[in-house]
Amino acid sequence: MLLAVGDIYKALADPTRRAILDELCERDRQTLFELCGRLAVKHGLSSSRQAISQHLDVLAAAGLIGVEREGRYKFHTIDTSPLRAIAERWPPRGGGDGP
Amino acid sequence: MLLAVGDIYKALADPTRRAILDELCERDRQTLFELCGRLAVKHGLSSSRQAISQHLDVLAAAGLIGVEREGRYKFHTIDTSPLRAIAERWPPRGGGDGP
DNA sequence: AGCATAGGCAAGTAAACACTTGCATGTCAA
DNA sequence: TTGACATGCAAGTGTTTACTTGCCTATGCT
Repeated sequence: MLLAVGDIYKALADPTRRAILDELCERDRQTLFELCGRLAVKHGLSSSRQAISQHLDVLAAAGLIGVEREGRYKFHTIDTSPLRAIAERWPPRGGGDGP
Repeated sequence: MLLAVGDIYKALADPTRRAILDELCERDRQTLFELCGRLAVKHGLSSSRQAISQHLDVLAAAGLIGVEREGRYKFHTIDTSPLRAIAERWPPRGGGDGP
């Protein structure tokens, strides 16, 4: 099974995708239409449904969101665990991590 | 003076730039020519000098590397502190970070 | 069944990006 | 000063990427 990790770095490169993650941080488990509405109102975005849908695909391929189907609804939940790899790849220099 | 924070997310989106950060993590304070050589040998990259130079500009604009001029040499040092903003923007979910 | 809602697929377009090419500037040693 | 070394600048090219457009499938309600 090829997991196709995608690329969390490329996924984070787009400001619209970062706004999606922001919104899911505030209110997790949203549908595509919910996200469209809330992104438009609260984040000032004017992206179409298809644009958001494609962004969600990229975020899911990167493992940053999970999808859960229920009937005709599809809920999206954020998953921040892949972000740890970033801080671990380039750890803080200077040794001590405490004050 | 306009600091032009750049975009750390866009800066991290390119695999060559990530390799540059990897290399600077191993050996900090390298010149452009040093980086070209070590990236080619140790990371299997075949990027031209100009390509690396442009990548260094992007990384510097994002605040991920610092530059220090000495005579005709220009040394590059890594700065991982902007990476903290990523983990802080989307903190781990589940509330407590302890058991 | 009939219709509205929620979402999916795929081709096409315009802008952003990485990279090249060619020449110019500045520093150091002889 | 001459020449070699280290880097800078800028226009041009090909690919990637975000977005649109148009149509299609599936679920749920009456």
